[in-house]
Amino acid sequence: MSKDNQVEAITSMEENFSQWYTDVVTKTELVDYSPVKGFMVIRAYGYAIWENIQAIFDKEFKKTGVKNCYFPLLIPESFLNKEKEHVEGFSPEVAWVTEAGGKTLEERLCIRPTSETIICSMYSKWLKSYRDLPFLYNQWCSVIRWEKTTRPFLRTAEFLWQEGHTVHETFEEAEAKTLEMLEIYRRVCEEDLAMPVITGEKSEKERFAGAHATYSIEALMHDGQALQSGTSHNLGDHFTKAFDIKFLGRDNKEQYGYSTSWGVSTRLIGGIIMVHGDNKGLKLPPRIAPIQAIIIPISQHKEGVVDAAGKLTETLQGRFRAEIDANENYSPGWKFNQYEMKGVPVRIEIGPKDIEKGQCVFVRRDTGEKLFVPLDQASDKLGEVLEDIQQNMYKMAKEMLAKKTSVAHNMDEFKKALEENPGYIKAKWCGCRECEDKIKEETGATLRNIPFDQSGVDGDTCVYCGGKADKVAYFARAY
RNA sequence: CGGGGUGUUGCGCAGUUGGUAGCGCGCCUGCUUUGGGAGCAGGAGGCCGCAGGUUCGAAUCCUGUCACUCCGACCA
Repeated sequence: MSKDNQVEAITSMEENFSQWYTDVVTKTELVDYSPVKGFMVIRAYGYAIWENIQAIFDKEFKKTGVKNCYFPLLIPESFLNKEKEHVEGFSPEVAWVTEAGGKTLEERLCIRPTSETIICSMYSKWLKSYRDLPFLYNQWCSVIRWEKTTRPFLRTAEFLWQEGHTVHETFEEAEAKTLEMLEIYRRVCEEDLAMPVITGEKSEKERFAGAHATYSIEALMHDGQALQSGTSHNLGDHFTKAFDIKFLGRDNKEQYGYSTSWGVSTRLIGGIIMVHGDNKGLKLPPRIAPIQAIIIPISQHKEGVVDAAGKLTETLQGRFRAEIDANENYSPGWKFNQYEMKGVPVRIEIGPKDIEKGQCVFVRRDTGEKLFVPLDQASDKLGEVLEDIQQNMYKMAKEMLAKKTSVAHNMDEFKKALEENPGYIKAKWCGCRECEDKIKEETGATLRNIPFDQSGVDGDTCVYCGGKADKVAYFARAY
């Protein structure tokens, strides 16, 4: 006991949530720090989670007719300057290439912080007729934003993401596409990542640089802070005008298209960690867990144990991401703790006593519950248990979100709620920038979004100024 | 960007008034173990973050610098 080993070295959430997070991401080998400040290495276990998330989104995008492309990493400075708000929004955090091949470049090149500009320039070349529309393209890539303060997954100088970019004949079609993609984000987050989110529109202050409207999904972490987990922008004709994306319409007149862009990133992994994790470490939703079931032979030196465990593993591998750990240098107890820390949803133990009875033992990561399962039913039972864990994790997260959401009618209630029960504050807002700024200044909470679901707050006066208010908004401190 | 903390072997740490580096875990070899973090024996592994300076001599003192981390600020 009380040996200085890995799991005990995880700081508890209650003691220091930030330290807990840092401990979890490094000790479970999701990431490591790189030699370059602000950049992280995504290790095999962390990348496997990303690949699973990626596969789900990619399939959903393709179902809606979106195709994948790849655009260059470097963008000429002049492109960035074409949309005024866009360049103002991004320029403070852009990295530049000024020299190559031993020579100073004629025009410096920016390392993409997002690709609207270069993609729009190509769209302008490709678009001739309304018959060419819609353009529905996506790319999986990394972008660079020179952030001052970085944290693994949540905010790093380089991160992996997908960025979808579409062009449509009408504003209405662009708006519909923006909302359609947001709905995919919501569904995948809730159903596959078991992470409940608030869907809604961003305020003007928080809107994407150059967008007509920005919509977001906002998740809530264990410490009561919100995490913007995905955004979808209706760019209107702002970029199509700036980049001269026009076509000959049905009426034989030249007109500008309407564009959208939308993205989710590796930040989602940070969300999964902070929504589901506990003091033992990670707790991964079965649908994206790199290992869904870990099979651990007990007393494996005894005859037949490893064979039986191997056979069980093979059976399960037909349907699940199952692995066996027959490393004889570690005790079963060590392995139990190790895989709990790594968030594997189900552990399956099989030892001499089980083999005698023709059974194995399931242990759930979410509840700790033990189940004795006949070997010939293991595969079906595992399917059931994984699905149940998936649902239970969503339920727990949903309950947490509800518990950490308060309603406020005035600033006294607002501040009291934020102090006593950190999380979302739902309140009426008059829509003015000044009230939004003041709330942030006084409480540190920002307007996360104006939810599509406007129910739940009575009265019609602004929580800050007391003036007439017809909008419900979610406020929270955020990552 | 401001304030605090920390850099010594893969990890966690000790190192007194300056005298040339040590412990635990892990790792390697062997044997015994195995249903909640195994035991014994032997062994390998260090540009003491980096750069200057003081000194006969620096992990230790001084200056600078870099990185990580925590708390704020900032962040489409």
